[in-house]
Amino acid sequence: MNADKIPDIIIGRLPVYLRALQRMSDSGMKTTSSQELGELVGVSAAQIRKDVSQFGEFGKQGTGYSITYLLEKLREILKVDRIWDVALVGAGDMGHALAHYQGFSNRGFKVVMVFDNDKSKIGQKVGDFTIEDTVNLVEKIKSAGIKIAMLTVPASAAQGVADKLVQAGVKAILNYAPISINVPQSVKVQYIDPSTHLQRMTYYV
Amino acid sequence: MNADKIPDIIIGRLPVYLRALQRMSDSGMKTTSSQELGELVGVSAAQIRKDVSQFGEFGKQGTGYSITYLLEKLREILKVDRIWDVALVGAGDMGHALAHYQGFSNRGFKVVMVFDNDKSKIGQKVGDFTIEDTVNLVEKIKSAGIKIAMLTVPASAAQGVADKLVQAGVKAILNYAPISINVPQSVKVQYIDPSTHLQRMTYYV
DNA sequence: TAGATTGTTAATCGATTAACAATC
DNA sequence: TAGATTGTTAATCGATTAACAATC
Repeated sequence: MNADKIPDIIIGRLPVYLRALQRMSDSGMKTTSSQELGELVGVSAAQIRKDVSQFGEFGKQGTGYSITYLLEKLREILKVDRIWDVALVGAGDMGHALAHYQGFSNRGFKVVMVFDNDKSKIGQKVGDFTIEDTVNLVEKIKSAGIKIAMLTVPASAAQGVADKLVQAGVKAILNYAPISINVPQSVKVQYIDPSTHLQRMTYYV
Repeated sequence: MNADKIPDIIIGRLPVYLRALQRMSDSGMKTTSSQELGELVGVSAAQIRKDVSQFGEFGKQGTGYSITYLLEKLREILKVDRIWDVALVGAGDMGHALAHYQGFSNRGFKVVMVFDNDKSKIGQKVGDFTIEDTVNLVEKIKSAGIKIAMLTVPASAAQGVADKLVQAGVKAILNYAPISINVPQSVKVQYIDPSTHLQRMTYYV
């Protein structure tokens, strides 16, 4: 156990472990080892043990880890032992796909608001949501206490919207716009840009 | 200049530099410095210089980097000084969004085929593409010489499709399915899973 | 008990930063 | 020329791996 600051790189791997454990659990497995989990997610057994042991002693010598118990602990650590409301800004193709996405609910998230600044889209339905005007974004997000947002607007609009999200009290932004955004240190950003991801592989092809 | 093996972590940052330089160029800028580029993308000036200098001496003391020249060099290094044909497997919401995505063409990629195994989807149109049967995937991809694929199928189908892609000669897979896949070392995989990305941030909120 | 596997330490390996001579 | 900024070296910092005592 270690109360010091946990490196980002370790936090980054935990969701991958969590996802694999969820699948193991769904398939009826009860226990696993660092060896087995490591092979499944592509990291060394030593690293699995080191990462997990930052937060406590969750395994048993000789038998490994109880999948249910480790799942519970990882969910607590990552704070996804609850459902986070998420705001979606940008109702284009990607926004629609995310609004319809079925993979959030059992992973700790729920889209609850969709915004766009296009007058022709405002008032339209996306799945269960009515598209709201970005003009009201700060007020709506603030009063709903939403801390997480996904950004699917064009690159040219991204920084402006990000500034509003910060102003509204959002602390985590999943940015699909193909541009780096500047936010205060207290706000986390993750980037998803398919072209960038593809360009990380072409070098090796 | 250094002919040794370049670390993955450096290759991973180059597309981000490339993207920022493209924007600088679009806005009419002619030169930049490691300082300026670093602030824009959120890394130290020293790191920008170190990363870029792995591949040659692209800057000039006193004046910095010519944006056009550095763009050209980075595109060469990453092999995106050309257009790569990309196959898309899985014609759900995410597949549709990617098939319509406008952000590939000026970044080195072009979707040219869409596959699904759902009989009710096969033959339907997605943008300019007719959805083809996954049964023909190996043959079609192999004969077209396609080396890059995007995977937007359910987690349960992902490993099976990945195996077929490998068999077809694909060397780079952008995996949107929420599961780790196993492929030979010679095949690169990048993961995009919105829930995983969100879970990397909740710890800090 | 014997076998298996953890948690942890120490050693190794790799990445980042600071600093500065070179030079545009 | 004087000022600015690169490319690179050495120092620092951090992450990964190997190994093994502890113990289920």
